[in-house]
Amino acid sequence: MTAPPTDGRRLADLAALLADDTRAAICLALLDGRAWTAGELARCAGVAASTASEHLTRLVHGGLLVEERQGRHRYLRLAGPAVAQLIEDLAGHVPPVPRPARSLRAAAADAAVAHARTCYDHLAGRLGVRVRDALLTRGLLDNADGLALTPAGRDWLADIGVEPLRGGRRPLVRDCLDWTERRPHLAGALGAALCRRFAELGWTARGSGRSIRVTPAGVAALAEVLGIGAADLAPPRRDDGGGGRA
Amino acid sequence: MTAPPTDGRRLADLAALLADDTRAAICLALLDGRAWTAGELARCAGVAASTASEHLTRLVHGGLLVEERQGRHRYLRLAGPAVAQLIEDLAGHVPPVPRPARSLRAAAADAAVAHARTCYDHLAGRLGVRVRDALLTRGLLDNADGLALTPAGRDWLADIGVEPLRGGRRPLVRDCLDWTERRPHLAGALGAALCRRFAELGWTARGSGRSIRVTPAGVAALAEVLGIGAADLAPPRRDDGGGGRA
DNA sequence: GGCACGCGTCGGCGTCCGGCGAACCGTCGC
DNA sequence: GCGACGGTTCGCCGGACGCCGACGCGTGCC
Repeated sequence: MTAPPTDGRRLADLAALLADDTRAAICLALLDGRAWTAGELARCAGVAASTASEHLTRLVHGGLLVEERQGRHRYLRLAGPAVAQLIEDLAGHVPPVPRPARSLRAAAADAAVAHARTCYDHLAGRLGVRVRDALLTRGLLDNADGLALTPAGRDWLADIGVEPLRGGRRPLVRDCLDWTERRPHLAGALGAALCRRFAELGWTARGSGRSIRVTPAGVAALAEVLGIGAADLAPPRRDDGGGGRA
Repeated sequence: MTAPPTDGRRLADLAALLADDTRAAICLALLDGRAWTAGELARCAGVAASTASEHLTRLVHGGLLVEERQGRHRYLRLAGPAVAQLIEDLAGHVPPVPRPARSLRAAAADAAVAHARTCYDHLAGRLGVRVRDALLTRGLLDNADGLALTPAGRDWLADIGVEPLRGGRRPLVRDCLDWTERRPHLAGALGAALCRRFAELGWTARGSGRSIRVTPAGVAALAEVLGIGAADLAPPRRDDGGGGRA
């Protein structure tokens, strides 16, 4: 029956977009906020290019992804922060199950990713969690009545050069359950602004895959302005050269 | 391949629970926060009892629903506020499409539901949106740096007899996109507390289906303490007697 | 111009999954 | 005890869907 599209049908259609292993893997990969080519996503998901192509058109038509064509490449990224938030939320609700051991290479890549990464447009991993903790303990954020920026926090932001934020529909501060730390890190407009500013200041730099590095300058700076110990920021043994697939 | 359950696989499994028309309809029905019997849900979703039974066990095993058996009945409800929030979020992300006209009976029921209802444990519909608006314009909530309760708001809550709230993991105040009004209403721990308190005070009463009524006392009280006009609270023409199915 | 490459389309295949009715089980009411 | 009733299990069917390989098209490089 194609009669009137009922509410359940619409919800099911949306969920169905994420209810496939391949599409889910694609969306998780795109959570780093960057644009990937169709071929990269196909290899990342471990399927043939033709298969991925069909999935990608479905995701674009469903409004989760947007595409940008350049020459013979088709770049894809999440349609916006709202979509990223949706996927993060969904991923945060998966039942907590111990993560099984992996191969050596994969473990090394995992370590880099667990250490610090971006989650769409904000900081995640151990770094993201530590930053949120530091903001709370220093009274720059307050969690009594829901997460909120304090006046001291506003001053602190001005100190490090973050432009005053005034949100549209996007909440300014928002917890995002971190899937490696199993604790919240900082999302929302503020999370995005901090992530951007840290990179501008040279405190963080892109690593391989979706991991990022804290630069030496960043270690010093984060210790100074947030009191985050260098031990918490030391990168994993090595930076994992390779292509960060799977 | 049943190798190590990858991240994408886990996310896909969760999404698959909601990626079916019937299961989605069931979850939406349960968004009213009450416990339904298996038979009721089957009729509501328009499938055979046997079909619904299988869906329900899947949803329970997946952690979205919890069951409570009483005699020959099997009562089901959402597993908790986190699940309700997840479904609300998902429902809020469905692309905005004009709702088609429906039958007369259905339209009447829709009107009652659009007027005022509960969304899991908080107020929704026109009433829920008006309450949120009123709290904002009276300075009891502040939306400058994300939604937050103001000191004045805390006093106001004490006035109407809401116990001071202090959240665990649940955010105190949170926007929840209303799918009839297409505007946010108030969710989170505060939304739930207000919904409960309004009912305790006799300002609201259960209507049919998931709709609720604003009592005459409620109309007067809401005008007094929140300045919400009676016109905004007048119930639709009649209260729709029937069983509120489909 | 020729070739490699990235991507899209198409047809076919296998699998999964949702639907139902029938039969069965336990509970409740008389 | 008996029948009515709610719920569950089982077997079966049909459709949907994910996957691939092959082919065709356009782009970019040499």
